[in-house]
Amino acid sequence: MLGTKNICMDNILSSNTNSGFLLTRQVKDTISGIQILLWLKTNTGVVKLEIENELVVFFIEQPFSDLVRKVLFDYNIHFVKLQPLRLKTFNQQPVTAIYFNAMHNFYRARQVLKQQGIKCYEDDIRPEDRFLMERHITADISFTSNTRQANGFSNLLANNANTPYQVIKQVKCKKPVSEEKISLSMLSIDIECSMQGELYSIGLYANNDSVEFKRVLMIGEAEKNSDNYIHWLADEKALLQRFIQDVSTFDADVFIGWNVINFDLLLLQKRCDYYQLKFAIGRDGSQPHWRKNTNNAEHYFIEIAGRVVLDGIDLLKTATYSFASFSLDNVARSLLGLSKKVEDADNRVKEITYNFNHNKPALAEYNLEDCRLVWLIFEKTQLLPFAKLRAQLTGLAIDRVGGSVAAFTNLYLPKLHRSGYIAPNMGDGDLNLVSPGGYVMDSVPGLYENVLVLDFKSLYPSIIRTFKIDPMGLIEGVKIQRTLQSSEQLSQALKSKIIEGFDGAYFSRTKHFLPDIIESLWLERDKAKCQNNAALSQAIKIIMNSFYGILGSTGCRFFDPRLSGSITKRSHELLKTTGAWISAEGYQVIYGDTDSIFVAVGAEKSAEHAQKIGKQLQDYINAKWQTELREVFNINSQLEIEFETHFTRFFMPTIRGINLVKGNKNIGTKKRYAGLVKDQLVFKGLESVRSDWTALSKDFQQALYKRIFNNEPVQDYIKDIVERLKRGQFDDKLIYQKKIRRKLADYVNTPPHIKAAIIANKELLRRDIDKRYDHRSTIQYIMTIDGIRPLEFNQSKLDYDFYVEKQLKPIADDILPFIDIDFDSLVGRQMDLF
DNA sequence: TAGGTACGTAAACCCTT
DNA sequence: AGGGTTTACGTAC
Repeated sequence: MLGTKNICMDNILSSNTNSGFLLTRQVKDTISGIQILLWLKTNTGVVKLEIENELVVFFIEQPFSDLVRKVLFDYNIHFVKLQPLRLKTFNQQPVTAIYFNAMHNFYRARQVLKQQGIKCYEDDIRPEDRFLMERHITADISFTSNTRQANGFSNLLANNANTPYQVIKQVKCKKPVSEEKISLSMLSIDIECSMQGELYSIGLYANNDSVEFKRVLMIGEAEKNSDNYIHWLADEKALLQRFIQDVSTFDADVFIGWNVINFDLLLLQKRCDYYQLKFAIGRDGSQPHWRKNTNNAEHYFIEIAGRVVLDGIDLLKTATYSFASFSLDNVARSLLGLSKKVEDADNRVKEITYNFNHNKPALAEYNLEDCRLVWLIFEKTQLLPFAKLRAQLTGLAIDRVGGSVAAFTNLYLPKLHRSGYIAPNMGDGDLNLVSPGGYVMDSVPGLYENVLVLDFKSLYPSIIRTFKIDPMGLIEGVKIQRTLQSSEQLSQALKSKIIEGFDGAYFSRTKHFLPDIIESLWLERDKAKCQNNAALSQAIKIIMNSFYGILGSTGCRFFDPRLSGSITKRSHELLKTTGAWISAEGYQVIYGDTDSIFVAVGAEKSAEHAQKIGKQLQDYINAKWQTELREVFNINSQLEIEFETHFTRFFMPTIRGINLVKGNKNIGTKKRYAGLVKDQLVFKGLESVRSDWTALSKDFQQALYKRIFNNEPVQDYIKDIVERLKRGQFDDKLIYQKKIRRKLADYVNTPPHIKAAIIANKELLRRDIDKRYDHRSTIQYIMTIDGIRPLEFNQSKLDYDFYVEKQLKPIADDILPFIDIDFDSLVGRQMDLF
């Protein structure tokens, strides 16, 4: 016994458990089978886990087993085994698993069986993802190596001299019990090049742990007295070689930049190819692997062994930031308030080339500043912690763009398997049913004082939790309902096991996962809120909300309109009923959208009184839903309405084109309103927040509303604005800006911005400038006395009457009738009579 | 390398005269 | 010329 114990002790001593943060994952076919490669960052360095002899699997319905065996034999596709399982499909069919030891066989089998009309299940799950998800591993990995070989850094590979990492082959992975805080280092990269894509310089910037790193690699002869962050290189080839060397030395975990994958790194790859250089930026000295986006041939994904690339633009979009333009200039200005001088793109390229030829230190400074701006944006918006948390919560690769469906799959699939089901396929849901979106109430237009807004917090997630909305819960619930229907006597015991949804949906009270997944996210979010961590709280909110969205998306294997419908249709009831309760309390409900209710509590109320009412209503409604849902469904309400906003002044316009008629009930707008909160103007939906209206109209709207909310006269202001406009004082504020969302050829109509684009393209062609306005670009245009013109090429005079009519009058006409002023008579405009 | 629906507005388009 | 309908964009939630 003692001896055995000693051996055990020895094993424990020689085994080595550590934990790390997953950087990259990869799968490879090798002679000996499928290999999964996981690159981790640990607190003691970088580790590469090599997991050998993995199998890849998909499932078929058991009755097809013999046929499948025959087909695979006929096509000479090798598989390891066919294994009947106790798992079932959502249609209660038992399944058989087919295992392969090579990816290419898996792919071929999948394709051949599909051709034969044999349905395969979960055949889109990659083995590395399945390996992680079935272990409930997301981003943090605890790994145990049982071989002495792995101890210490005895097996350092020094392919690039400065990038040591540890390779572990015999390794067990699991989800860590407690997460270790592992910090990742970043390096900001930006290149400058000619219009033809020849490199001038490469900027590198980092400030990890308050250690600032500044470097610009510049082609050219060393200049005297230039800053010592500039490193001079003889030519482009030397520049690339030096870049590869510096990247390897710096050994960052994460590269960041602005469109860094599809511009900077792609160009660097091309230049390396041109010089037949190995673009060895992987941690093992390997080249990146480029994958084409199947939907967009110009868009690439990059895989670098052991390193992650995070693009600022993608990441901000994922974090639901929105900007009129995602140019680095504009985003830096909006987020950081740094007013970098703005130039249009053409001048910028010209200036870069000019500086490269005449003023290299200036180019270097510019280059470095862009790197630094990206860094500052990442810091300001906490993009790295955001990306890390998203990976930790969802199991998505840290650099994954989008992926809501995949996030859900990662969390849901392993739980589903353990409950005896395999997942349905995409397209299994009922396409004939449609589920609605949120409910938007008709609004009561008018100028108000004291409007309170009560909001249901995370309404859809809270409905999921309360009413136990869940894909498997639906299957189990409907199963019980069928039993109930077929049984003669009413079984109260069975009936109490389900909660009724909509469109014939019933949900099991006990067998479900999504409500619990949401709950744990909810708790994480509360924790983030407590720590005042807005970025993380936001990240969790996005994930929670996306879990409703995907249930209503045909791109999701769990799509079922009964799921999404049972959420949204319930939300309609909740909002309407809540509105009725508030009305019954004697307050006027003037509007509501999806999860909010706007209540006018009376102009005579003091601010304190109004807020007291808000709080009272909040508590009243929360308590009433508790009682109501307990009585009707015997469930615990997780709904939470919150008195969130007190508008001291509020304006709800009528819809346009319908004149305000006194004494008549006018139709109010939806999704367009404005108000005053703590003396701050708030605009929703109105021109002030629309990127396709001119600066003039926005300034005008804000100034006008402010005056009206403060009971100040507006006549002189309006007349003054119109006159100054006509005198040419606002010429720089008359620019329209709009995105060209389609390919030019795809337009059925020719809207103004497309007219401008066509004129501009013609002019660009004439001048032999290599640029084109087409889909996804933005065009700026103006209205002149000769019609629409692109801002870029205009010689005509501005049409001031047009701007009065189309940019000032509509805004004035929204609100002036409510204070008995008529815009046309005020500014002395005569309607053209003919 | 697949989250959703609801809505308002302007201008173009189409049809009738 | 006038009115109804469609297209296109951007936004709220």
